[in-house]
Formats: sequence, structure tokens, C-alpha cells
Amino acid sequence: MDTADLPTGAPPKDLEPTRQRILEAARAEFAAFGLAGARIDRIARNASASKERLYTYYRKKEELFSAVLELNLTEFAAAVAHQGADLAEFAGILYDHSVAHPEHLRIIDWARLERQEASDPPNALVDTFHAEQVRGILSLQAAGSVDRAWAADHLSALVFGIVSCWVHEPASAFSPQPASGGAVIAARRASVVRAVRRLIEPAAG
Amino acid sequence: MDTADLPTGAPPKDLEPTRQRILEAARAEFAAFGLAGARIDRIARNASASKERLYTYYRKKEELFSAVLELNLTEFAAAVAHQGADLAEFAGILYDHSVAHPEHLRIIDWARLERQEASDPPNALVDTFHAEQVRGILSLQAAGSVDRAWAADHLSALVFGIVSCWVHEPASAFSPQPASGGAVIAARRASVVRAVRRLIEPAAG
DNA sequence: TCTACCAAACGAACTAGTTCGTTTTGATAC
DNA sequence: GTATCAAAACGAACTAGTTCGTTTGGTAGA
Repeated sequence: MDTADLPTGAPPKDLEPTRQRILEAARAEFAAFGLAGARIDRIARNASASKERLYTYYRKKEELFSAVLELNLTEFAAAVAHQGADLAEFAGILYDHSVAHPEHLRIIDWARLERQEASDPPNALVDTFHAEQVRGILSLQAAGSVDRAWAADHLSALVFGIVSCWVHEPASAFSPQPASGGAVIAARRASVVRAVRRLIEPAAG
Repeated sequence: MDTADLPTGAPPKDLEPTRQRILEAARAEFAAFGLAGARIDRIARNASASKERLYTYYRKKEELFSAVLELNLTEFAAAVAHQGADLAEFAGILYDHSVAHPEHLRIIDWARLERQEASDPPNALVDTFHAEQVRGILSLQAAGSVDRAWAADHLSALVFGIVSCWVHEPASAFSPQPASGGAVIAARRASVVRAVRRLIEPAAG
């Protein structure tokens, strides 16, 4: 943004490490408590920064939330960026990512529930990602590896629903134990991949 | 509770209509804003009740939230109570309900995000419902109408994920228009049913 | 000196929960 | 019909605590 046009030598140095620390602390805070539940003081403290710094970098709590949301969406999109020609294995990768970074899905859920209006940059990111995904499915359908019977946008939504089903299912979400044994994760991943594979296989009839 | 042992005639009359109004207003408020975002004053006002009344019926904000959560879970379970022998059509019914009562899924999401610990009665309700669902799937597998290759609890989660995929998918959740045209709803329902049907059909191999 | 930073405090707004005096209601007694 | 009574309800004010966002005074390094 404004790091490019510095007058003299001014080495790019550490690219605002304080800002970075604040952003990371905010990410954890917002993921845990949402926009309304997050506490500015706690973010500053966990970032080992002062509130004064926080408010020079981000003018409002909402602005900080938007920054976190945008960062998460960008990371999410980058991490699962359209690899390969197998939608089922793509779903597996998506699942892996949702396990490795549960905060990404949490922030998305917080944003959905708490900010029914806001448009922002984040919204554009989501639209772009979604469009790209749909386009990918369409080309897979053209290539014949995905059943043409599906509306591409429906299939995209279904895959996301399947990938995140254990995040959203009440029974496992409310359960006391995290149930995150490695074996459980692996079994769930296999189910995700198998489910998507069953959806896409060009069916008879 | 104490309506039974009244000295004289004292007809049971209207069984606490004010409490009912408060509960309904709270339901709308919590669904819209969650536990932290909900405002007690707003609930009281929308219920056409005074705060004094609200606090005689429910001692704390959290207690009111629990009551709402329990009510919603009960209604949800009752509305979709294990009908029929076709899991795919069951998913369709679940989808219909999620469209007719979006507040039910919203409250569940709020509870998941905002109350990571609380056990309460609601938790038991969820467990019971889940267990019942798994048992149903097991018997369908025994009967041969559902592929035995699936772990029953996995399939249960997958069905829920498929049913609620448009609620949780960022692209449609963040989208400006509700996109709730009747035609769209019907098409999505068809996709849900078809997806589940593809999952359960006993496959070759 | 200028910039980045911190710790501490402050003001204003908000909010959960309480209290209090008054009013309404509905049933019974006269 | 009217007097009476108790419970349910209202509404407004109040307490006590919390939180955002700002400000102030001061430190350390380039």
C-alpha cells in the first residue's frame, strides 16, 4: 500500500512488526469471541502492544475485524487454490485445511452471523473465489470427470457443506471432547473424499 | 408448578402469556444478534413487557438464552422426527424445515460459537437427537436401503452438512440478495435430495 | 529532534440487573 | 352492583460494572 513510496534509503525493514503482531492477536481474539465479544484491551495485551499503537494502525474495531477477515479469506483461498483435476481430492485438501486452520471457518461464521450487511473488500474476495470454483467445476464437467447433471454452483456449495459438516453439526460441535484423534480425522477425511466422489461420478440414467 | 394447589376455584387460566411473549421476543433477538449482541431492553420492549417481568421469569440473560435454545432444539427435533424409510427424502424434509425456520440453525450456530463450554439441558437434547438419527441409519443399513460402507455417524453428519450447505457457504451467506426465490429453493432442495440419494445407494465394489 | 512506542488514566456511552411506587386485572365477598 | 384483595404488570429511575476510543506523559533509538 504505502510501503513502496518511501523517499530515501529507508530499507523496507521488518514491514511493521507491531502491526503484524496486532493483526495476529486480533485474529485469535476474533476467532474465539467474534466481533462483539472480542476485547480491544485483550488484543493489545496479547500483541504486546499498547492501545495507542493499535488505534494508530486500525481506526476502529470493525476495521481491524475486516482486516482479519480479509487476511483469513486470502490465506484460505491461497492454501486451497485450485489444484489438480480431481474434485474429490480437492475436497480432501479443503478438509485438511479446515482441520489445520479452524480459525478460518470460525471467522467466516462470525462474519456471516454478526455482519449481515457490510460489503467491504472481503465480499469481493468471496465472490472471486466462488466464481473461480464454479468455473473449475464447469471445466471438469466439460472434460467429463464430473457428472453434468449438477448445476455447478450447487455442486460447489455441496462440496463446501460436506467438507465442513463436522464443524457445523451440532452433535460434534457441542460435544465435550474435541474428538480430534488423528485416526478420527483421517477417517473423516476419507468419508469426505468418498462422499464427493460419489456425487461427481457420471451416473447411469 | 404451583398452579395446582390453589385454595379455591382459581382456574388455570392462560398459563403465563407474558412469559410466552418474552420467550418469543428473545428467540427473535438471540437469533438476530446472538447472546452477546442481544439487548435485554429490546427483548422486553418487543415482548411488550417490562424488565421487571422478564427478570422474574428468567433470572439471567444466559438462562433466557438456554430456554430459547432448548425450545428451538425441541421444535427442530419434533418437526423432523424420524419419518419414513428414505434418508434422501428425510434430508429434503430437513431442508424444508431449515428454509421455513432459519432461526433454528442460526441459534445453533450462535450457541456453537459463543458457548464453547456450557452443558445444560440443550446438550442432552442434541445427543439424544443425534443418537436417534444414527440408530435410524443403522437400521436402514441393516434393511439394505443404505450402503453399509458408511459409518453411520459419518453419514449423519454428511447429511446435515449437505442440508445446510447454503446456510454456511460464504458465497451465498454473504451475498446481498436473499436469493430466496421459490424456484431457487426448489432447485436446491432437489439437489439436496439427489446428493443424499447418491451417497446412500449401495454401490458396486 | 523525530519517530515509534508504552503504561496509565479518563470520559462517554452502554448495559445487565435491581428497586420502587403505581396501575391494571380478575376473582371473590358482601 | 360494589367493595375488596392479591397477583401480575408497568415504567422510570438507579446502581454498578464494562468497554470503546482518546489523551497524556514519558522512554528509547536513529
